[in-house]
Amino acid sequence: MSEQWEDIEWLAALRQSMLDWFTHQQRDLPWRRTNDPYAIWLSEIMLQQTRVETVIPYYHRFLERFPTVCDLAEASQEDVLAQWSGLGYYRRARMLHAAAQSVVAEHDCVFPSTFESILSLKGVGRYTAGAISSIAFGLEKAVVDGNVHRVLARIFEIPHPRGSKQLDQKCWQIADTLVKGDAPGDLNQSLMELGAMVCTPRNPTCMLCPAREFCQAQTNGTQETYPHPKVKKAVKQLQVMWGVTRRRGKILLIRRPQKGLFAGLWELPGVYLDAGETPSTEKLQDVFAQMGLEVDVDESFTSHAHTLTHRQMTIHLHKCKRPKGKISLPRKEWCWVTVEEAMELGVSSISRKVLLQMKKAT
DNA sequence: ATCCCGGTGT
DNA sequence: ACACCGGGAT
Repeated sequence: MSEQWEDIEWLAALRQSMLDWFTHQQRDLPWRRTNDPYAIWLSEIMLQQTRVETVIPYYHRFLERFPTVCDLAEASQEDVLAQWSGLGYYRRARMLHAAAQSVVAEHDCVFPSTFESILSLKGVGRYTAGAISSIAFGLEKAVVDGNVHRVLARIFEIPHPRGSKQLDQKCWQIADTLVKGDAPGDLNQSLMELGAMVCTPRNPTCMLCPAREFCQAQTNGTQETYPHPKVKKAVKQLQVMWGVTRRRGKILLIRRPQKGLFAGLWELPGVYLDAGETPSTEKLQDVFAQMGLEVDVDESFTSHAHTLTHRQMTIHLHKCKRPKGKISLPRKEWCWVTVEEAMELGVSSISRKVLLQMKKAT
């Protein structure tokens, strides 16, 4: 990635091109017809995680019902939630209401006009504070949302993957530079509008893009590859050894600890091994020994694979013969049950899968 | 049906 | 890091 964004003249030209485009091509949206910071704040909160078309009718109704921040502050939470009903993410409404009350209490009913004071409102993070302070108050504060990530990642061919801290930091750095100058609110909105209307995730219409001549990805035909996909979290390999002990046609199950993986579920006794550890019958034998049971662990085993969100499990199922001794665990933590009965208990789906195969095998 | 996405708060 | 929660894509 080049450092073009440090070239002042180049940057000024890009900036101007964005502003010109926004002036002529912006959608006519209700919150663009006001300079009331309260209304702009409301729109930004509603637009978090919610589409423009969905928000529009709610925005009108809400402002009609609560025309000023004082009206909102004085309303009951019930009233506020009723107006919000259907928009989803109801926590936003509760925080909005609380923030309105703090505007009344701490700012004398006047919507705060500095970035820091706006940022301190409940439910307002860096993005929303930047949006309100630039759009409503003309402050040179940047915004970086999902659209801006995409637009800037393409213009500058930022190599860092979606969701990475590096991509986010680079975008804020560039946006902070770009926002300095005339009409910072319009500049911010132009980036987001471009992302929404032109620089779309797929099939961007680069022909219509004001940043076309500035865009490295467009030059290289790599638009759709930016931002690069999120690095998938490494799936943790997990080796599991389970022992099947039979006594009078029943098998022994134990209950897992109340915390962590499969908390509180019933399971065959066994041992979880991290990647790198080698399964051995001794390890399984030890587990039984610690429960007070001496067993003969078969060397042979059946193998079962199971995938969870962040783990790839491989289960080695061993028969454990001739159990001797008395189980030393608390009585509530173990039970002898038939395979059928086991299916009725709380077991994980991998346990269910394994139990089902045991049932078929017998 | 199942993944992927995203501002903020925790 | 994850939960919130709903929408859209596949």
